[in-house]
Amino acid sequence: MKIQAPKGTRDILPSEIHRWQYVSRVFAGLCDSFGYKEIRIPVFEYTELFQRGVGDTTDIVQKEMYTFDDKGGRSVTLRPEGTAGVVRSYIENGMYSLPQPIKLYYDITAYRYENVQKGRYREFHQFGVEAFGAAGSEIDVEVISLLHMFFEKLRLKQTGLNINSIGCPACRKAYHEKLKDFFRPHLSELCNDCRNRFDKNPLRIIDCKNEECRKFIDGAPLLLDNLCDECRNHFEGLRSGLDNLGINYAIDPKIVRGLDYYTRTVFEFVSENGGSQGTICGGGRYDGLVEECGGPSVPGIGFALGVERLLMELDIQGVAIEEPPAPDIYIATMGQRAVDLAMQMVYKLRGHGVQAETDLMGRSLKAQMKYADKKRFSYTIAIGDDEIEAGKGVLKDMRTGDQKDVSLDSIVDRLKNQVNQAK
RNA sequence: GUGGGCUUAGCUCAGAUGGUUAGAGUGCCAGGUUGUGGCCCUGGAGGUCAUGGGUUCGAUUCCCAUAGCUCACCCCA
Repeated sequence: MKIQAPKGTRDILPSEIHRWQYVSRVFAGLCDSFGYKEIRIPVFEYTELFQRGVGDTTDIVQKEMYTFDDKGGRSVTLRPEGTAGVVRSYIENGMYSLPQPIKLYYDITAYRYENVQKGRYREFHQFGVEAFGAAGSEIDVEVISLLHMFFEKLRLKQTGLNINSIGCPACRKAYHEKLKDFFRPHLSELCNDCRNRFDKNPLRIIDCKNEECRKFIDGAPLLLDNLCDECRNHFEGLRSGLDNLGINYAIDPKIVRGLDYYTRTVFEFVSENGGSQGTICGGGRYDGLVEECGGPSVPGIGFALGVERLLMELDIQGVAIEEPPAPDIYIATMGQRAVDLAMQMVYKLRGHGVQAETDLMGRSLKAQMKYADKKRFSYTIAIGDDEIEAGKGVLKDMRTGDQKDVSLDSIVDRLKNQVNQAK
C-alpha cells in the first residue's frame, strides 16, 4: 500500500505556513487584549466526556467520533471540538474558585469522521474562546465583539453576523410541547430523522432541509416568539449591547446549532460568498454544561472558528497576507579554509538574529550563487583563499548586483548592526 | 451513510481508435574552461500511466472492484 496522508488530513507546507502563523498571531494578540488566556487541552479525552458534554443526540457523538480503546481498555476519543475539554479542565482544576469570569482561548486541531468536501476535513483547526461565570448578556457582547474585531483586523469583509436565542430549559420545555402539538398531526409525513427528533429534540425539526418537512416547518411557531421573560430580557440585552458597539447583525430564528448544550444566545458568522460550508464561526451560551459535566452550576459562553474556512475566505476575498521576509546573508565558500571560516561566521550571525546560511553540500561557487538567488537572500559574501590571505571578503547586494570588498574582521559586526537596524 | 466528476513525471497537463524504448512545460541536479545568481543554451535524473482483478496474442488505453481526490446531500468549524 502506498503511504499517504489519511483521508481528510493534509500537510501544511512551509510555503503556506506563514498564512497559518499570521491568523494565529492575530487571534492570540486580540485575545490577549480582551483578557483571554490561552489554555492547552489534550487531543484525546475519555469518551464519556464528549457523550455528556457534546450530547448523545448529536451527529457528532452518534457517528462522527474517532473512538478507540486504549491498552488499558478505556474508551478514548479524539476531540471533535474544544468546548467539552475546556469545561472538563475548568472543573478539574477548580477554576470556579478563581476570580470570575474565567476567560480562555485555544488554538487546536479537532477530529470528526465524516465525508470530506470543500471546507470540511477530518482533521481541522479551530480557534475558540470560552468564558465562564458571567450570566449577563454583557459577556455575550464581549465575545461577539472579539470576533467582530478579529475579522476587522484581518480586513475580512462580506462576513455577516446572525444571532438567535434558543431559550433556557424552562421556556424550551413549554415550547417543545407547543412544537409537538404543531407537528403531531403531520408526524407520519415527516422524514425519519424528524420523527426521531420529534421525541428527542423537536427543536431541530425546524432546521431540517428535507423538502417534505419544509412544507410544515414554514408555519411552525418560533422559539424566539415563545421565550420566557428572563430569556427575552437577555436577548434584548444582547441586541442593545451590540448596537452600543455599532456591530451589525441579523436575527435568524432558524439558527439552532447542532450541539445540544446551547442555551439562550446562539450566533454564527457566515460568509456571504455562498458555499455550503459558509459558516466560518459558530457559538453560543451553555449555562447548563458545567453542571452537566459534574461541576458547579456555572454559566458559560464560547465559540469555535474554523481556521480552514477562514483562510479559504481570506483567499476568496483576495486579502493579502504578508510574505515571510527574505533571508539576510549567504556566505559562499571556495576551499576548506573558507568553509571553516564561514561556519564560524554564520554561527555568530545567527546568534545575533541574522538569517545566515552557507554551503553544506560542497557545491561550486556558481551553484551556491544560484541557491542564494533562488532562496532570495538579500546579500552574499564570497570567500576563498585569496580573501582569507587579504583579510577581505566580496560582499554582493543581490538586488542591485553591486559588489565591494569588505574586511573580514569587522564584517560580522557590521552585518549584524545593519540587519538589526533594518528590522 | 448517499450521488456525480476525476486519478499519466515533484508540480501543471498533453497523448495513444489496445501493439515494440509514454511526452511537454515547469521544477530539481550538473555543465556552457581559469572564483559569482537572475536571461539564454546543453545534458542528466525522475513515471510499475492510483491499486487489484477481468477480457485479449497483447492493456497505461476496454470492463469490474477498491482506494484517493473533488463537488454536492446530510451535518457542521
